[in-house]
Amino acid sequence: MKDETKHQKIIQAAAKVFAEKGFYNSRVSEIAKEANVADGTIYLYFKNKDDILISLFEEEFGRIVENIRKELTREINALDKIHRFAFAHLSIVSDTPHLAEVLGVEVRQSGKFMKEYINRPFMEYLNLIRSIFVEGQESGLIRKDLTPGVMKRALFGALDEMGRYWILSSRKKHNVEEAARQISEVFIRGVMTEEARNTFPWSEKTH
Amino acid sequence: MKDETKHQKIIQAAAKVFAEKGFYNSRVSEIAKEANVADGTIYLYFKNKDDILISLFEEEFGRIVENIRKELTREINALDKIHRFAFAHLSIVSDTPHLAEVLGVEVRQSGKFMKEYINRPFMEYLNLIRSIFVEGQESGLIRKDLTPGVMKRALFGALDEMGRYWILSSRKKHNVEEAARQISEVFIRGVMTEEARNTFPWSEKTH
Amino acid sequence: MKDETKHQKIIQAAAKVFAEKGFYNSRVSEIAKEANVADGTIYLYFKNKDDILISLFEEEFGRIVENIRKELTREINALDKIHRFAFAHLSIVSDTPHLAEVLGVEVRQSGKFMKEYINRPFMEYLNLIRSIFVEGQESGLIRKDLTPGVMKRALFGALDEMGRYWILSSRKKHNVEEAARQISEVFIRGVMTEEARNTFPWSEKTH
Amino acid sequence: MKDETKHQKIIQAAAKVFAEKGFYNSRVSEIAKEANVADGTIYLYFKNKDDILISLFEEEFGRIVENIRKELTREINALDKIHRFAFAHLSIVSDTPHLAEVLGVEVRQSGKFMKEYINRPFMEYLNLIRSIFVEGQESGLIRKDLTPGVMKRALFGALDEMGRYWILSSRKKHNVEEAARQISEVFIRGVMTEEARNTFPWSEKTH
DNA sequence: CATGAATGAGCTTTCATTCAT
DNA sequence: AATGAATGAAAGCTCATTCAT
Repeated sequence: MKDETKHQKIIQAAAKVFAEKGFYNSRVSEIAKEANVADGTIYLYFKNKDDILISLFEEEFGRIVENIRKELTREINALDKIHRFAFAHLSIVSDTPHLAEVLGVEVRQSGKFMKEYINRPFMEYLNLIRSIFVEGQESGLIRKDLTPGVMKRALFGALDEMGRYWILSSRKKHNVEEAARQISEVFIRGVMTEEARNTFPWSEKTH
Repeated sequence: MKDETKHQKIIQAAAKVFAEKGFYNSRVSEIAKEANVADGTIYLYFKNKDDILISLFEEEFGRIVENIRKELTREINALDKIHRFAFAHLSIVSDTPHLAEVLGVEVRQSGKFMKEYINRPFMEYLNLIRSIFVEGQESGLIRKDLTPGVMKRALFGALDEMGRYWILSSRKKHNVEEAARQISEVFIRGVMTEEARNTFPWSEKTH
Repeated sequence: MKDETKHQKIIQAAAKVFAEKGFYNSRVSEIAKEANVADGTIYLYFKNKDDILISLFEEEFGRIVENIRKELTREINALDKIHRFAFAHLSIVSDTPHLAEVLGVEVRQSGKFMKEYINRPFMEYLNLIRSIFVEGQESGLIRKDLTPGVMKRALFGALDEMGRYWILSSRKKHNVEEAARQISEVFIRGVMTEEARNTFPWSEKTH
Repeated sequence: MKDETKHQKIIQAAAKVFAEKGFYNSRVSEIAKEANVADGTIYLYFKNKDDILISLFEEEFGRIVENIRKELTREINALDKIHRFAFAHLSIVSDTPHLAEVLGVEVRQSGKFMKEYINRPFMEYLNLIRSIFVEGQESGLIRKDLTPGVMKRALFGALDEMGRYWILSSRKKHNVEEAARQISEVFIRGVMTEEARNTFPWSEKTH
């Protein structure tokens, strides 16, 4: 259990295979072949098939959360952060479609048992969005009658569904960027306070 | 096809079992037991396990599309229709959580082959939303720089994610309604034209 | 799970295969083939491979214990019962060598977990012998300085080892009978009290 | 074959592991760990897993046979040798229970192929007993109507079964010695000629 | 039409053995 | 000689599907 590379190779292979066929239609032997290792080798690095998926989540989601957190610091106000988030999310989707598909799909489909493991990193991701809304409400840019817990799911759901569609269709960079713009703009306009609307001409900025 | 009841009984049983365990963790024998029929009987009404899911989609989604289409006629303008749709969607979720869970989850997880069958009714559902946006743009209530194809997925995604959360958590009627209100309001405000904003005081109506 | 015959057919097949190859070298598929059923059918009647062995023990040993208990009632004194037991034990071996081999071998080799299940019927069998010695001591035919718990194992061990040898070699009925005679005679002479020796001319009877 | 120590270390480790879990439930990697060598090292000293067991038998059994043969020369008549043998056998069991368990159990359970290798040293051991009976018959101490080939198995079986029981239970030195006394006494009284009985008061000696 | 016992293909996982270092 | 990561054959078991009743 030395080779860090092999661990990664298997995770990557699994992401690809899972994305293509779904977890339950993927064979461990396919992952092994994709990773150019023997079937048995998989079990030197992972407890079982479930563990591959769980590890995939923990490691990849963790990495993504970190990256996006960093991205968000580049904006100073909550409304701009919404736009930044939407753009970053869909960028990840378009840059690593395999991964995105697996993360997005299996979060929902996985059995109750696995859910508990998978949800942890996923919740962290959602709470990244939540914190944007909380921050916006505190700074008076976002209306206080909106529940951050609802908003985080609404924004995530919108982006996620969009990303899934993009994966299955055109896959042109331009389209993702345009989608990010439209979705974030709708949300920004939708959640901003009257005060914010009068002060800043965001509509122009996001055009 | 004499016994229409049995066909329905199996579909209902399948919806329940699929919702609880997911398609791949559900056993045909469990569906049979839930439906109070013998294992073999299932195969008198369905070609195979996949076919149960496909039928479930076609029939249940068809019914839902019809109901929602009717619901929408109760509103005369596109912005109100968005609100109506959000409310109707989440009502279905809260009224038939089994079904909703299956429809929402399996649309995504199912293998490429099945997708093609499943997508048809699902696309119809999405296009119901699409037509609202198109209608809104034509009537000048919704901005024309928004792509209906993006919006339909954004709204659907937002509602769907919310619904999933609701199923897994509180399940209080009040919460769904409040979520429907918030999400539709954000979308309405987000997509409306400046002109519409000045003409109608929707913000008050949707409170 | 109706067919009682099939359960028996599998047990019989398993006894044969286990006897030939030992438990760990036996394949479930071989048992299935020997029993003329499909591999999967085995699992309609038994929980798993271990369960086949456990059932084999419980059912067959139970039957044997019952038969021998009956046999023993045909003799009125403990010394004759020793002879009767030896003869009965080796008769079972020569009549159902497969079974005897499995019972004898696997009692010893089985893992700690399984032992607990297997030991129960085996202990009953041993205690059948024990009760003979206890009875003999009470009636003054067997010396009281001998521990029944030691004697039961000594007699069983002697017969068991003999039986194993017989299975692996000649398999002539005559040989088993002669072995039963010799072993029981040695034990009878070895355990009897001086008093018993003077009263009854057993040496002639057992010739 | 330079490192005689390592060969022995592995044999000892194997004896321990085999005794604990049985041959088929023992992993080569466990033996390696117990012996403080790498898995691969095992294969520098042994052809395969079977070979470890076979070597264990040949070497350990050979040593035991030699020791017992020496022990037996300390007695001048066959009946005393029976007692001496019983005592020596059970001493080995109580001194090296791991080894004894493996030798006793695996002799019986091993597949036909292995049996042929394993039987050789085992037969030698049995013939040690046989020679006692032959000698006794020649010197007129043991009855001639008893077949040495039957007696050797009877005595071995009795001792072996006793030893196995002792391993699994109390493990008090006192108990083994008492068992050796009882078993050998029963056999001595059981096999001795009338003539021997009148000449020598063995019963007192063995008390 | 209905049944459910029987089927057997196909999966995950284990572990003795190898071989590059 | 020694290592231990990698191998891949092989086995137990599951479960969608069939078919005799």
